Amino acid sequence: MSDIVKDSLPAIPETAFGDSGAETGTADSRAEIGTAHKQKTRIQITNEAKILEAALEVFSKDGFRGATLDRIATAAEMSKPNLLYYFSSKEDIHIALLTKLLDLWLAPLRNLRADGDPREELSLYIQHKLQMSRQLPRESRLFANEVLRGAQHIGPLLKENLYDLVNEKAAIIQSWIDAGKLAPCDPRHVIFAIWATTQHYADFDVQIRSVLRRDDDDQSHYADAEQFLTTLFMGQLVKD
Amino acid sequence: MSDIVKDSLPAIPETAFGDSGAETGTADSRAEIGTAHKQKTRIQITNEAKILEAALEVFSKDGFRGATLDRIATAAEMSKPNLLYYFSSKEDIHIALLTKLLDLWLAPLRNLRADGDPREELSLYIQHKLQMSRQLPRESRLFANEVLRGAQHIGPLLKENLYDLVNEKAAIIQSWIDAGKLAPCDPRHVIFAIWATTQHYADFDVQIRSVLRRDDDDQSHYADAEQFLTTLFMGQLVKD
DNA sequence: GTCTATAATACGATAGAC
DNA sequence: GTCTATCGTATTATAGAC
Repeated sequence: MSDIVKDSLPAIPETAFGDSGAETGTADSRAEIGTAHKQKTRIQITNEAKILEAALEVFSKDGFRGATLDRIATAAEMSKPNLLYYFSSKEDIHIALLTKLLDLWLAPLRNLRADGDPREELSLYIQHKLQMSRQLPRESRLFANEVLRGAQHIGPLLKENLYDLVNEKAAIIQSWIDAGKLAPCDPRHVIFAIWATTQHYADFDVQIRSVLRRDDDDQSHYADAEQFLTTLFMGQLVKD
Repeated sequence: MSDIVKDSLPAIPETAFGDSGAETGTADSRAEIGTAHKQKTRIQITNEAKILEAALEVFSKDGFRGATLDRIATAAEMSKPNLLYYFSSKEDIHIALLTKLLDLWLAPLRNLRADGDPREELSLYIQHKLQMSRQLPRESRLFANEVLRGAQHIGPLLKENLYDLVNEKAAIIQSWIDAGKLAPCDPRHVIFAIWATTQHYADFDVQIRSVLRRDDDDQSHYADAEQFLTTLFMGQLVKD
């Protein structure tokens, strides 16, 4: 794998919060009502960011039901009532978090270009997704938890935003199939397979570390994973 | 895909419970102590099976923390104290369930034969795992939930049983690599990829149905999945 | 905006009659 | 073995002082 390819991967932010343009959806109702532009105070912005960061930590570890406001408040260095001053309920925090992270989560797929070479485009997508599993495992587990439970909080987002994006990008893959560059198949399953294989390294981290006997801070298997997945998707696994 | 191959797949039981040899681990302490053989009564066997079936339904849907004894008791058509007569705690039920189902869950991998053809063996493994996702999605989600939370209840089982089995079967794949039939790679990642892609159809069912616009009882996409995954792993996705 | 105190309920587990 | 009743605790959310 060339360094040129690696360098072309978009940078992944260390934290997804703290952007000045932050909007948390339901929290807007508390902004000044008399003004046309709902402007957030500096303390609002930083505290909401602290809460969402804490919530990501706790929700991704324990799931929605397993997480408690106590733990989130402690992680955010805040009292529980103060936390509920910024978000009106536990569910509110969860939805705000998922909504805020969905764009980040789908960014790699957005980068899929119709005019690129199929091998190059798929390789880049795999690398980018794998990099996100390595660097943002909490986000991966947050979504895995939510979808596993039936996506009760982001069901509509899946049926609209996700549906639109996937089918738009599936059309690109279909064009490669029509051009004879890929075998005939439902192109959406190509996307499913890339999601599954890459996110597996974040979501099933404990299992993988058990099998590979890797310590918690050892991420050396990600290099093997990238090499293997590239081999697999480029059709070079089985040989004649 | 030939019918011969399909027919060679081992049958998957509709329910994993009710076997007369049922042992639930901690529940043994209540058996007659004075006798050498801890014999379970008929009512014990049927009730424990009913509880485990109900627990599978509830745990797989809501996760360990999200599940309540009330819901399990209702599903088992039993009072809550009566349920706790057979299992001493909620955690007990969960561990008994996971332990009982682990063998079933790993059965497809056990079938991997060293003397078979790599293409044939991998195809069979994929088909068997995919069939389990289709027919036993609750079991898939039960394990996904558990591993996602750090495998707090079956950590030791992963580090022993799973480690042993995977590395034993990885040796078979390694022998295929050594024979030049597969590309050089860490063979354990081959297993990870098959787990990830097949279990994805059970664990992320809601997401897949959102993208494909499939109703809850529509399983027609599994045929596409099998065709695609076979194409992918047989190295026939990308074409020159 | 932040806090202490507390209301209101959900839940795991037990007591004790039958 | 099964039940009703209940204990004790954890947890979400609110009240109201500052």
